[in-house]
Amino acid sequence: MDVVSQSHNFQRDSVSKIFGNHDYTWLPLKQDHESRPLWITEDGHIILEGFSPIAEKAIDFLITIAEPVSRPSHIHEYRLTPYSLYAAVSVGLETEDIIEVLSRLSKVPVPESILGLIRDCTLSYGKVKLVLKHNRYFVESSHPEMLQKLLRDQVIREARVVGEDDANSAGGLITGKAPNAKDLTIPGIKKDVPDPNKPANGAGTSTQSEEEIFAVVGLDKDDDDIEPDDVHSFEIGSSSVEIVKKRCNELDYPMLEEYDFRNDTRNPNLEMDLKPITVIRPYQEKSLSKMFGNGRARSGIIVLPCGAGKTLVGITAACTVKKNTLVLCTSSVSVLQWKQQFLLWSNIKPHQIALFTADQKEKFLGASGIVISTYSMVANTRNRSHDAEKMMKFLRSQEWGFLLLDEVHVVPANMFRKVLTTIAAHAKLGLTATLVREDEKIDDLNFLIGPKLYEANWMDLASRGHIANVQCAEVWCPMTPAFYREYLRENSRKRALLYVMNPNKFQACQYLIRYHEERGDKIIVFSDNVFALVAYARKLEKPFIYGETSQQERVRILQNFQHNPQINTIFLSKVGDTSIDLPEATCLIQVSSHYGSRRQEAQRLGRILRAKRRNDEGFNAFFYSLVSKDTQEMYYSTKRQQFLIDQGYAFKVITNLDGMDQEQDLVYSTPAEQLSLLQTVLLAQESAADMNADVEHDDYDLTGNTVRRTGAGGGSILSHVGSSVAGGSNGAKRSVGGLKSLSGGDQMAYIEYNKPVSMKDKDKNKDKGEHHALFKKYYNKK
DNA sequence: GAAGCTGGAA
DNA sequence: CCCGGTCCAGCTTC
Repeated sequence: MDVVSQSHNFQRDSVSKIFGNHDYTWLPLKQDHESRPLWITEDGHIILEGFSPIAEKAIDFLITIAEPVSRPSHIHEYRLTPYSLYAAVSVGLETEDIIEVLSRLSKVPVPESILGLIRDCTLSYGKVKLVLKHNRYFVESSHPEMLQKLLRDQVIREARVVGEDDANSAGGLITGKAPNAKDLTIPGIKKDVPDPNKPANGAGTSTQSEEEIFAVVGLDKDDDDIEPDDVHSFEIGSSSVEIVKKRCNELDYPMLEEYDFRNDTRNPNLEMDLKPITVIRPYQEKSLSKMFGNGRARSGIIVLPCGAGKTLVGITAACTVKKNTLVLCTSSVSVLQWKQQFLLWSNIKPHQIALFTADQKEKFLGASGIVISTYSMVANTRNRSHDAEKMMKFLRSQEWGFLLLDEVHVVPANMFRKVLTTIAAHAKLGLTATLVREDEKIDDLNFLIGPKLYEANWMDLASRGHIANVQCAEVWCPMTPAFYREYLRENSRKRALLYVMNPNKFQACQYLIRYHEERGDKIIVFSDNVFALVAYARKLEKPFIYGETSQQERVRILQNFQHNPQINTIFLSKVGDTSIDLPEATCLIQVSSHYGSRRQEAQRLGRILRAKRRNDEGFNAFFYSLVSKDTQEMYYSTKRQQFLIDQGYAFKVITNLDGMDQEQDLVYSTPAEQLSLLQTVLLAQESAADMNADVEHDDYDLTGNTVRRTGAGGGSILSHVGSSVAGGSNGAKRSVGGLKSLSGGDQMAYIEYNKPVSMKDKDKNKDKGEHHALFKKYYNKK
């Protein structure tokens, strides 16, 4: 691993803030603090030494009880919150376990305030459960006094349904036995394979003292030996479930939702299992064990990076529950993919899977099956077609064993959250790669669905080879003087276009494409701005896909990209963010992305996480963000990167692409061409048709994209530009410096850190790529 | 299969 | 502080 990349994370709001603003030197260190990997502050921040020999196990523990804030290479930051403790309890940890392990791991005594927080939260959280039995909802707890307390609340009391069988039972509550996990098997997990988190005796690097420290973190492991607790419950009306859940949250007694699917005889079983050859990975198993740890299906959310097999986790969960399952996706493309994946990994028969979209409104044959649909289909409040209405009746009448929510970060949206009240489901599992939104609604998922059951660390999966190693870079492209002058003058809308169309960025993009095509990479270029997308793609003679591109056209371009060795670069608008099943790529260049969406940035990076390792050292995928210097783009770019930085990715700032100034045939290299481009940009978007006005009047079309061009369109723009230039009214005669001359390169130390390796089958005629480091040094961003 | 609409994201 | 202005998706209707 590269030393440079480790030491220069931009820490921004993360670790640095803790150390920067506070003095914790007064905290009394324990005698043997060196062998203990973490600090705890009195406001709930936990700092972990990532290089500690027992860091890996400490991380397992920390992600269970705390919220990961930032996880760069050496120092990780976590935070204890009521929600995180709630989640910890929900996967089976108990108050004293948490305090015990925390105390052992900490270099300093756990502050009283933290002990108080842990006790407060864990005592009430997770002790009350919402259980759906025989189509009736029960509030259940092994602590009858808690139920009595809840019943003193008027809202909850009014929601209660009192049946005949309650009258005789003690305290008006129903009493039964809790199930345990004894005979539950999660498919895909080989029973005789030892749990990788608890190495066999003598094997591995673990020492006796480590085993001691983690002895109590066995989660549900020992539940088998314990007599099941008595549980008490009262019934609430199904129409009041939402109100009661909300009320319990406000009272600080949030209800866990669990599904005792093995004792559900009312709903027919769905015979399906993973195929024998399907084996799931350790982290997938770990996330599933959090869900099924006590023998029931807990509702909650599992967070795994793209390319890490979220779908298989969902399918395995469905195969464990073995009940009617409803899968909801964001697009019809993913609906088809989910069906494919079900058929690929499990032995379910095609006729047991029904699709419900605008195009297909099927029902499954037989008593049980799987329905796959979209959020907008189920959440739709407007007119429905006849078939859709019939299908919705069916969906509403069903008691669903399992509701699988793909891309669950969309669920808090006003319309989409309605699916949770429309569909009666015993267990809900949300899957996402990026549990962030730019609004404040993400916390709603805690009561809409349930706690976060598991979150994988991207860097960790990368180092184990499950996802690609990605090298991230932010390339600073200075604005040409002419562009910058217009930038300062124009309104914000035009500004965005100016910094995207900046000739220096254009050239950097062209250069990077050339460089990586020579390496044998498959490259995706993202541009949110459609005008720029079309302009770039045409100028650089690459195929492009955006909203208006038809489905067939998309498939054709993507297949060419995947299989045709001549097509190694495609341009995508934000269609590529969610709705396209992208083939594997190894290099990603972001040209325009001017809003500060952390999720989009992470989602895009996810597009290259499937890249295969091609050599033993170095990186196997590249992610570039091209940013015009001294523009608003810099601000957005910083914001966007925060999610990935918190995952431990290090963005290097490159102000000079080495070798670019010697590169021949770069576009827009003469002042005249740049001026012409500037004029085109300034005239753009005055009408919708201009989008198709070709910057260079270039008819080249690699993909057969049908270009809407109304005869005069492109030409008229160009002639206008021409006349304007001839008139010289703008006085834009300044010569434009290259990337290097404007880059402020004299402030930088140059470091060669990555020697590129050509993987191209045919010999390259130029060997420049072999001998020049691509990256130059970045400098401190303070 | 295009148009009209609504909704999501930021 | 909220709200854009834009792109994209879905569904329905014609």
